[in-house]
Amino acid sequence: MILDRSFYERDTVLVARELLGKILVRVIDGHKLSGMIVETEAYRSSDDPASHSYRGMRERNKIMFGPVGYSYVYLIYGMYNCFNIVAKDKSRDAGAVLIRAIEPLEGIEIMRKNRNASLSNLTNGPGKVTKALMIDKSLNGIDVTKEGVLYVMNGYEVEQERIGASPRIGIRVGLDKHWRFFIKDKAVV
DNA sequence: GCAGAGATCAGCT
DNA sequence: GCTGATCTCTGCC
Repeated sequence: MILDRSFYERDTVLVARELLGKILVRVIDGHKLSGMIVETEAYRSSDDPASHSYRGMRERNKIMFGPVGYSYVYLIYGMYNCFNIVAKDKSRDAGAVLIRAIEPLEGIEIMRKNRNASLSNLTNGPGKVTKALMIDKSLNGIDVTKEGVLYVMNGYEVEQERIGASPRIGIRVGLDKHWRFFIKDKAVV
């Protein structure tokens, strides 16, 4: 079952936590790659100084202000892409969930070819996930609620006690918000 | 096993 | 110009 749009039309932080255990699917030339989401971060809007959308709409981040359930892909540090899914409740103008890490399920051989790396660190970071799944800016604005080249399916139930939260990575503001979520025995803390 | 530098680009204070 | 939601390689202990 593909997650429908109503799943993303809720608070960004809640969606980030509930995306843990869901299945991210990427189809390349008829080959199916998939993985379970094990680490996410929530980036909200004007209440979140670490978010791209904090200072209002720009050309780069306009996807975050658009309808929920679409992919937001952007370039960071000049060489790495980060993959987000737009999610927010109706009271907010912008918000997205960053997919930081997945655990490979299908198409592992193709991921290894893309990454030229061992299994243990194939997809345990935002830049690694996008490289293994061949996600780049051409996939910006994809509807992930429809079966296509990129979508998210219902996956495994994750018990509350297996979910950890911490401050987000690589930022200097908004450290009081513990909006990074991970599955304790899967993701590296 | 860990620390540090380098790669490289879009959007700003 | 600088500064990141980063990763990899190198060199040293």
